[in-house]
Amino acid sequence: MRLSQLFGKTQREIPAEADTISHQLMLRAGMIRQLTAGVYSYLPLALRSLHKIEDIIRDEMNKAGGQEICMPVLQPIELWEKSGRGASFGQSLFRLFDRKERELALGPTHEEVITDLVGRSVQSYRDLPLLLYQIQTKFRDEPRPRGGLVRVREFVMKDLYSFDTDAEGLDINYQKMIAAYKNIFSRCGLPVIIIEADSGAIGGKDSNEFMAVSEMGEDEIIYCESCGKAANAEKAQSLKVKADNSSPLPMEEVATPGYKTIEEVCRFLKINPVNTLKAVFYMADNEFVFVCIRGDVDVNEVKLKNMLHCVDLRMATEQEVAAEGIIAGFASPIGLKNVKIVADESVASGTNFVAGGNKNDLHIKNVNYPRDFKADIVADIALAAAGDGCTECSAKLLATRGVEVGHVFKLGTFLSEKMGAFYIDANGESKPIVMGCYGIGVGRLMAAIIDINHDDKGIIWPQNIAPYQVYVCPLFLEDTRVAEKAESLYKELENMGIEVLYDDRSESTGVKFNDADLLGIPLRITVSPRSLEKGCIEVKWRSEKKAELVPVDEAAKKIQEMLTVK
RNA sequence: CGGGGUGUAGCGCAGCCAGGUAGCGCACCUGAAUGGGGUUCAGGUGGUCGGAGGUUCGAAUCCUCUCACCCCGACCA
Repeated sequence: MRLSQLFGKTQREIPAEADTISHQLMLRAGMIRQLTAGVYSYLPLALRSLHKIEDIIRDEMNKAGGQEICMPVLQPIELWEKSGRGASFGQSLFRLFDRKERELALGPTHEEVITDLVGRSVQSYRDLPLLLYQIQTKFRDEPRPRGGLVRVREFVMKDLYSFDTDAEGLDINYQKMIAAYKNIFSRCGLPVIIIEADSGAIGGKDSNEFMAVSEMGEDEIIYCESCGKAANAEKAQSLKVKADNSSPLPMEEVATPGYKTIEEVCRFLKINPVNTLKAVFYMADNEFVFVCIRGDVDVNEVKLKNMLHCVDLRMATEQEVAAEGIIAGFASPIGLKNVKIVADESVASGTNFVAGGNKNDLHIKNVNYPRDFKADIVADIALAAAGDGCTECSAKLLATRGVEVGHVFKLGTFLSEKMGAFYIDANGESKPIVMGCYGIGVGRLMAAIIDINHDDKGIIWPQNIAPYQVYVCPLFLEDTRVAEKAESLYKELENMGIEVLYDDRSESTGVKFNDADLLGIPLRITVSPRSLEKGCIEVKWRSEKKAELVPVDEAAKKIQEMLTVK
């Protein structure tokens, strides 16, 4: 490809809208262009890389026994009502009406469609196991798209769905997919860590995420260096510091004039947050919930939501709190009636806590659970934090951020039951198909790859997914020797089946080199009068500083060798 | 949805406070010189000033409404 003909120009200045590296580089390299919030056009360079990523994914999916299919983006809303997940996707589901006023959704994912499809096709255990996948555009009306391709509303995703007769079969396929994913990310030049995850709106039991560790990541990862355990902060468990455990004393009122927050109360009473209980108020599907948790620990809303089995969870407003007769700032679970109380396990982790007095300017000392109040539910709803102890080995946990590039779920049978996907087993009994689903965000993956593989000059493509392998860069094109040699080398390499980007522009040396660095093509070939004098051309890896002189006659062969070996 | 910010040429920005013929840099076009890391000079093309309404002799500028985009939060496979 001649650079002068390539659609998509490089830009020197960073568009103001981009503040993550991958977004900036993709815009500057002329790879993508935003149409509206979270919706992008992919220009040739980006599309070439995307296709390469897709081909790697395809290859690994096929090797694992997957069969590729294509499913509708337009999906009748009834399908979502049937699975019950329309509600959990909520506002994120793009909805539209056809001319007959029938409601449709733009598919945010394809579990419903495929379960319906497979349910109609599969009849016998002999038809299972079955692995089907698709690489397609999906739509989600995200509240806030961000980070360029990291979170968008229209995006290409690979989803594989596994169908088994039983949990053992699912386990096998689950492990098979994890192995395939490791291959995929490694072939893409992206180091990932596998962490435990919450399964969210998708539902299901076991769930793991593949995270690219990166500052631009939206997810917080809590991990243990000593034993290797790692989990999404939404899911992570941890050992909290020990609270006071002296023998329980009688409750005692204490005046705390105007001291409402945990810090204020602690400073005033000269105690530690670990020895306090705090109250947080939520509305769970319009039911008021009083959450009680130790003062030094924060509520993990994902855990809380899962525990309450609710669709919508939000903090209660001041009015809603007041309507329950609760005095914010001095709230107490003691003596509360007709309110659902959820306590974190941490409330039972010590004795003689300071809690609210449910009257203005009053707190109560020596509060003990369950002596002084009862909770409807006691569970782990605590947010794990860096510095907490690992539940496996007690070492101090660390935190980092990551981009979720892949996510695998054991769905089990809840979808197949709802959607009516059953098979007949060897005994002639009808049973629900056991499902798993395995996703990779392709565009986001490309962004993560760029984020990991760049320097201050630009992208450094891993060879496998680079849009082109070789950048032929003639200097001083007016020199006919240069022009002829560059041109012939370009054609020769192309004839050898090598993907070449040929910078045929009459730009200055600096411009060309800087664009070459920005675009990040792995191998740069410089053709110049200086090296031609010596009968050579220069070959340089994007990832390395030094160039190598190669005799002109051997150039093409040598380049081919370099590309093969690397 | 709450908070903050920004909309002026393909990109980055100034002009707005104090109303008076729309500017600068990059990019693009023409020409010349130069040229191994965004070189220089000269000339040139390109703008519904996000949109609508209002005030005014006159609005990028003041007022009202509105839309879009970005950031933080909420939310989110």
